[in-house]
Amino acid sequence: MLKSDWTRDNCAVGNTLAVIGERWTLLVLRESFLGVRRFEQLQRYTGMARNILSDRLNTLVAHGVLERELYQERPQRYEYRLTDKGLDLYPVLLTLMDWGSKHLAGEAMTLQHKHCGAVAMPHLACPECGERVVARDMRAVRDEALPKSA
Amino acid sequence: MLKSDWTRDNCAVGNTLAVIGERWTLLVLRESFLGVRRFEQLQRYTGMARNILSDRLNTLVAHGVLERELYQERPQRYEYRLTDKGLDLYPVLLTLMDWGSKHLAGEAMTLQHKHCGAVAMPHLACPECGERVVARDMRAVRDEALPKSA
DNA sequence: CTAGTGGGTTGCAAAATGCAACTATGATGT
DNA sequence: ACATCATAGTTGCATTTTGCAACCCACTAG
Repeated sequence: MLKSDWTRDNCAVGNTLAVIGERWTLLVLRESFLGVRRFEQLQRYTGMARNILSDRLNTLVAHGVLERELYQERPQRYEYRLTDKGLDLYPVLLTLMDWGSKHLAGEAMTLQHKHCGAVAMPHLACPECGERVVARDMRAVRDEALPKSA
Repeated sequence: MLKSDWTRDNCAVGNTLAVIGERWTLLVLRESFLGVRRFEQLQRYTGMARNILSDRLNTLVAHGVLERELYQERPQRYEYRLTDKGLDLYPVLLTLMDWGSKHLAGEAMTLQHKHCGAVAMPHLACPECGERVVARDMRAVRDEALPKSA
């Protein structure tokens, strides 16, 4: 079997990138995860052009990743905050950060697991055995090749 | 403390995106992880323009994510394969795929953990307690705020 | 001698981005 | 009353990136 047989046109990676893969978008989301919610701050911290920021925010809101929320009447002002769908992008940002801090000497934040108190960077793990997983540990399988009950 | 105090200019996320955040680059890497190594195939499966593919491959090779390897003399032909550094991007691709299959109805591949045989999608886990981790489970801490021995 | 394959490069048109200025609504200071 | 500041954008135009088709080069096959 050629692994390249996976369908490209309905690929989950491609579809995701269509939503968050444009230039600047992931930097906007980085700021969102850091708690930044307002236009001016987003613009300042990312250094991006205001019109582009405006465009990206509209796209993210349209896709339900961020939501606009009124935080002040008179004059009406909105802020942008992550939806649950947006919060689910945390693993993407975290793995990007982890790679950068390992291979590019950029700085990763220090993170603490609220539940157990451990100060550590989460990693990918197999949900069954709990073992840490890297690329070579996983195999792509075709659904038809699986036993029916599995 | 404002979480937005984290430094932006040496941010691991930003640095990573500078390497793999350009348009098309992550689709090239998707193909690489699927085992595609040659220019023509990469071009066909991604649907991108040949000059852009050429540019992206050069960038990825320059950053040590892919390496060019001679697979045929006369005429000399090279293929592009993931380095260890590139293989470490697996979590990024996997989390992108996972989000897409959950929120966008795109199709995720079926994966099997070679070691335990489980057919399952890996997820983020705390390295200490092994518990599954989502965004709200983690807290950003400043290094100075940590006890010295921890 | 002609066509085909793999891996590109080149030139030009189209699209995306960067930048500065401008708008809109109100608050605040004098 | 008037000028200034703050937030959140929009607009127009210059600069960069992309997309596309055609071309190049080294060889192989017929």
